[in-house]
Amino acid sequence: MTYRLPSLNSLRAFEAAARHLSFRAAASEIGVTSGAISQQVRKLERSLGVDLFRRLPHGLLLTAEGAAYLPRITRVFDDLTAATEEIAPEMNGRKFSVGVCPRAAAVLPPGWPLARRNLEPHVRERVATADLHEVKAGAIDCLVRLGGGDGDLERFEIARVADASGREERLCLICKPGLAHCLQNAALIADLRGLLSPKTAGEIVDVRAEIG
Amino acid sequence: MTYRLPSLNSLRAFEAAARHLSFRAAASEIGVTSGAISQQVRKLERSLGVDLFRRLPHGLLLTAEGAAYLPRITRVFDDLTAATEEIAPEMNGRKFSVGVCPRAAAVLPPGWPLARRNLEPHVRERVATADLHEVKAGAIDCLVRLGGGDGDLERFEIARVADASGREERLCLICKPGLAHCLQNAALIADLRGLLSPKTAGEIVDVRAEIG
DNA sequence: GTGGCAGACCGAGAATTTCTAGGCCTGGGC
DNA sequence: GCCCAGGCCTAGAAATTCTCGGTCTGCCAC
Repeated sequence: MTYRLPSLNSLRAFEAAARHLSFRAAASEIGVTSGAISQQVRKLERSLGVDLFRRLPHGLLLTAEGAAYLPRITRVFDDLTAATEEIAPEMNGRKFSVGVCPRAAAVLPPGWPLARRNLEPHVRERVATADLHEVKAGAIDCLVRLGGGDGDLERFEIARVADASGREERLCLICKPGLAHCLQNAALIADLRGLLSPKTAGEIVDVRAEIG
Repeated sequence: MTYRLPSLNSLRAFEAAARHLSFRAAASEIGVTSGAISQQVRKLERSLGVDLFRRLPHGLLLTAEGAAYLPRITRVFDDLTAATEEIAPEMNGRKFSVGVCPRAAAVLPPGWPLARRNLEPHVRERVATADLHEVKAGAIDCLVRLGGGDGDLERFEIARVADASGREERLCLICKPGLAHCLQNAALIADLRGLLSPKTAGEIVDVRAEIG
């Protein structure tokens, strides 16, 4: 059996960078410097012989190859996490955590999103008492709430719904800028749309295309 | 997103050691010393908090947890390989190579085993001019041939078949000792059995059970 | 325009991880 | 009873990875 595989660390750096479309943000998520991410991604690109990102002076874009690679790598991580937690439950491999504010929870099925089979294995944790600051601080990856977000965060409008008192409100998914399109959030958005036949809804646009 | 995953290197050491049921053999496959394998596996066990092997004075056995973990890790490697080769074909991630001697090829479907969908993605290379020495040297992982093997290798008898000249011969899979039960060989054996409704065939026994 | 700033890149050196080497220990086979 | 195979251990060497400055480029506000 011969092996020639990229290292897990460089894949992890790639996955985080692709999700955030930023080396800096990926670095802060993983807890290293952005130089380390840059080096790991470069190493991965060199070992593959393929450019995964297009570097722009103010941020990144995925190339076509990078965009094709990302969801498959995400799945590899998800499978590895599932396998690992099966034999070592306390290991807690890789969590994408979703905050649900109480008012939004009232219009969603009980236990959403963990109770939804189709979101497995991407979504791994539910936080019930979440608010916007936790998204900013990185304590949770996204927040589902009634009402808009905040200028520094991305807001994705799912549907208009009637809250407990009968008032019409917008159900939104709030996340860091650029992340509405990451695999996990896209799965959540698709699920919410299926649940709440939307009167008006935003558009999922894949920004992860090669430019020029 | 929080991460707490074992390192790829330690998983690779585990996978090879489990396949060979020997640190020494795994070390020689990967090209390091057996001490390195021992350390990597121990690190993995420590980080999981679970024993994967039962160390015997003369070899290894998988524990129940190790036996449950192995096929899932194999799949993770296979998926990673497939994803990686898709965007970087020359990468050649991880190959399980099957030798087919010409006389055996004559009684098998053309292109076997690569042409068989159900063997994807475990089997990754076919070598047509193979002989027993290549198995011993580790140049290929197993060999399918007519007639038995050699005292130092494991022989798994699939079926009795008529060769080109009408003589009855035994179709056998030859591999290193203990490896007839590894995932890849088991898949090959099952496929061959399905193809050649066997008159007599051996038994696949899973030796990878925890003892006592 | 021009200054400030965000974000990526680079290189040197530090820190951490991984590997090797050599000796030890145990049990099976002759 | 001796020899050998195979795993274990530890110390030090080797390799990898990370950090820390410093640089460069283009955007934005003034």
